[in-house]
Amino acid sequence: MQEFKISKRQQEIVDCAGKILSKSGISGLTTKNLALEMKFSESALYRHFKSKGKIVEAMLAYMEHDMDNRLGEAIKSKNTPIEQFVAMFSSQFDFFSSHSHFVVAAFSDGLMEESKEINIAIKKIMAVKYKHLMPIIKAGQKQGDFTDKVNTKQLIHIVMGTFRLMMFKWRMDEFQFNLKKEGDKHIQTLLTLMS
Amino acid sequence: MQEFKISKRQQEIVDCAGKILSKSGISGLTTKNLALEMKFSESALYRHFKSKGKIVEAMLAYMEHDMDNRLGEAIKSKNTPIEQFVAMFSSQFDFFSSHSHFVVAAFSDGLMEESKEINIAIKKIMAVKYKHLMPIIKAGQKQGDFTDKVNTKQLIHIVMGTFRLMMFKWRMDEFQFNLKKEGDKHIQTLLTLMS
DNA sequence: TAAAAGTTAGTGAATGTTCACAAACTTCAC
DNA sequence: GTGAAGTTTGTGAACATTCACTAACTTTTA
Repeated sequence: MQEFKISKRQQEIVDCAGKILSKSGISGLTTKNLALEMKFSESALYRHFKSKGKIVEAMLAYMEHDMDNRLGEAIKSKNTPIEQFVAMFSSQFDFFSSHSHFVVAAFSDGLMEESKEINIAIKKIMAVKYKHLMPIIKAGQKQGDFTDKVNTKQLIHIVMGTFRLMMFKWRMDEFQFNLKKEGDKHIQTLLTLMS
Repeated sequence: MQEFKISKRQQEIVDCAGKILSKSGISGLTTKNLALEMKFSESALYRHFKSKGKIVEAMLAYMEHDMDNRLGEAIKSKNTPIEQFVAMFSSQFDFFSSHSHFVVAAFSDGLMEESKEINIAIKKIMAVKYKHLMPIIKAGQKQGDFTDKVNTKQLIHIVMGTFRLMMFKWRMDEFQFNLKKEGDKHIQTLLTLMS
């Protein structure tokens, strides 16, 4: 587990970056806009971060850390694989509903092209999700809640693909529709198919 | 059906743009690089297209047109919904295997941010796929090949989400793994789940 | 009073685009 | 046929704008 000794001011900057990200996308996330949103000059940014990339990295690192803890907690409180499955995605929907900018950050390929470090950070986030999902699906298959006609990896692919497409549509809709409501429908559909 | 009175030279430029796209991503697709690849000056580009955006639009329009025809043909030759379903994705995998740059063009959000027109062009491509998939799934559900426990739209969402994630992974792998081989596995998995 | 946090005013590099101009080719009038 | 006129396709040099980032100086804060 990583440490997050990020200052209050740094956190404010990261928050502003997120705000811009969800409002204007990656192309809107410039040092100029970020400084504007912070109501100070561009150069002031560099008092707190060494580069623009580091700001994005901080955001993604926070997201990874938070998601890992959050999913861990959500799963821990439930007993059956189905309950855990539902709880996991419920937690995801809650999180993204109140942090819509992370959808842009984590599911955008434009950002992945920016630097090697950012690319790795995004892959790590995907890995966290995978890490938590894998044992649930496996357990579910073992005790017959989920079908074992198809192998675990492919089941996870379908689940994650469905989730990602939801996020994509939500973003295209400019975060208008109710993510939790629509999301829960898809989760139920997935459970129906997987049983 | 749209017309495509695109000149030979324009087609060459679009091809070069695609080449760059699959090699270096969106951030690599600059007028400078494009001219370099064409082995002429940047300004020469503007003899053939009014703007850089128009080049991308031409590429996407071609893709939409081609995909529409291709999917129509692929489906027409088959009788049962299952066969049509398989044929449709088989056609997609063949196409993308030999036109990997379209994966970057059609499934990248970075490009969607560039202009309203490009955004629309990408949405049109998604709509084409939807248009062809919908009647197949519906027919399949009617005659009991696919489950009707979940509604058609959600079934399509899952199928398209699975497909998109495949494309994403293929691109992240720099088009290394055998798309057709891996793709067919996922299609079989989907068929198993949907029956 | 010294460090932290801000400002002003710049940097060079890259972007897409436009400009005046030229070589090569085709069309057409005489 | 031959020369004038027009078209196509290219060139190199600029263009304004944006980008991330920096140096030097000032203000705020503890």
